[in-house]
Amino acid sequence: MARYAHVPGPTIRRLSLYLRELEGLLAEGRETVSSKQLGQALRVTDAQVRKDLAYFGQLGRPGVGYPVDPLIREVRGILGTDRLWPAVLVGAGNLGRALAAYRGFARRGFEIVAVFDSDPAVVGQGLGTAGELTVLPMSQLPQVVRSGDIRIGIIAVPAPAAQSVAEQMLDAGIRALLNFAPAGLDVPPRVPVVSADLAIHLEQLAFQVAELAP
Amino acid sequence: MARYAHVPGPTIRRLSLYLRELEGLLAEGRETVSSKQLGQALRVTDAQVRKDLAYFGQLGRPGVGYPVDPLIREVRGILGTDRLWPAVLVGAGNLGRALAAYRGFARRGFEIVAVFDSDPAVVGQGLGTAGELTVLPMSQLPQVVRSGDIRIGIIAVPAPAAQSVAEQMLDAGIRALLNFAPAGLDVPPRVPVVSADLAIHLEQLAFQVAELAP
DNA sequence: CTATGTGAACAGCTTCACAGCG
DNA sequence: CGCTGTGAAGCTGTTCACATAG
Repeated sequence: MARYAHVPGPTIRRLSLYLRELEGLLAEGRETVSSKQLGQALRVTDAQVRKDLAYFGQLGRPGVGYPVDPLIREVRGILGTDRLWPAVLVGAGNLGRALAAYRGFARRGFEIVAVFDSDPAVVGQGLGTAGELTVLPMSQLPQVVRSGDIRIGIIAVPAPAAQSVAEQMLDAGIRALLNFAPAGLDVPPRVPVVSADLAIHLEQLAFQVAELAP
Repeated sequence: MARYAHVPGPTIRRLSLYLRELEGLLAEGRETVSSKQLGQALRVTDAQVRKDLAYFGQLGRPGVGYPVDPLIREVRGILGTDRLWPAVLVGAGNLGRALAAYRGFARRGFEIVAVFDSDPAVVGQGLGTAGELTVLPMSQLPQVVRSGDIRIGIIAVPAPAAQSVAEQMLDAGIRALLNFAPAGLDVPPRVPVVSADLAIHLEQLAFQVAELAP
């Protein structure tokens, strides 16, 4: 496909932030928003906002601004979150259990439909917001992925297990990985991987704090 | 301070990834590594690795490569993770509890020393890897931050509460924020904020999956 | 008068290519 | 000869400034 191959990566990343802000504005009942207002909320210039949105067509009206609700629909369509994405999660430790119970995913168009773990001691446990998920053994991964046509896999296992889990997921038919393990994954270049190493976020913060005047 | 004001932002972000990879190499007993090897692990060019590291001095040896252990020390010093950073966490929900128990933070130089929540029902609960933390009421935040000289605050509350929690943290003396809430924070420009919205990671993945051939 | 869309100028980051060290 | 460090070139992304629409 590559519908938006010419769009800068940073623009795509900001799109998620615009969407989050727009949803807040919608909840407040706002009907339009200007590039200046959106920019202030995200700490980017108004010109940046206009350039970003202009990649996808003439979305605003001069003198008026951008219509909030139609723009939300447009951005969701671009990001692909105008539909529900089922996902599988591997790792039922502390982080995995928190992710399985996190309501924020469903609100944004993602649903964890199954959780797996290699530890027999946790297989069979109830998980999720209200215990609606049961931890399954790894052996059932391929069957669940195939029968549910699931493309997204979430890795929430300790670092040493991450590479092996990634390979098992790809073998099972998963196409893209969200990796919470603090380890790089060696996967074929065409497999999208987003890394969400929690400690790396903190390191970046530590750097910025160290740069401040004492 | 601004010791490294001239260093590109992307370089600083990659520094964390180099460090993670180097720690893996150290565990394997490797003594040196070339820019080519490091680059392959992170999917960047060897020239990029050399440029990144050269911002901080002559860290490698021609014909040999970079010495793993000294380079780790150097990068930790740059990022500021050569010491232990105490941090406070607000929000003892699913995510907050998982973060409080996450061992990965301590391994990378961060320690959650106190957890706060505004809900009286959870105040007093035991938390952490082994129940060593007790959830405190918000009223104790300023005293704990001041007496512990704590600079980093972690926000793990629902979106509507995030802005208010951020303000309470800054009032209490916190200097930098790691924000897990799916909401932007309106804080003074000099306050470093790193956002770790879990759903945004998934949106970025959804976009990449939608770009793949079906 | 307000606010978009956009070519042109600018800034920042990455890659190239090679001198020079071990 | 392998591999770093680094100017120069090339490319990508951001900001400017203004014509144009409401």
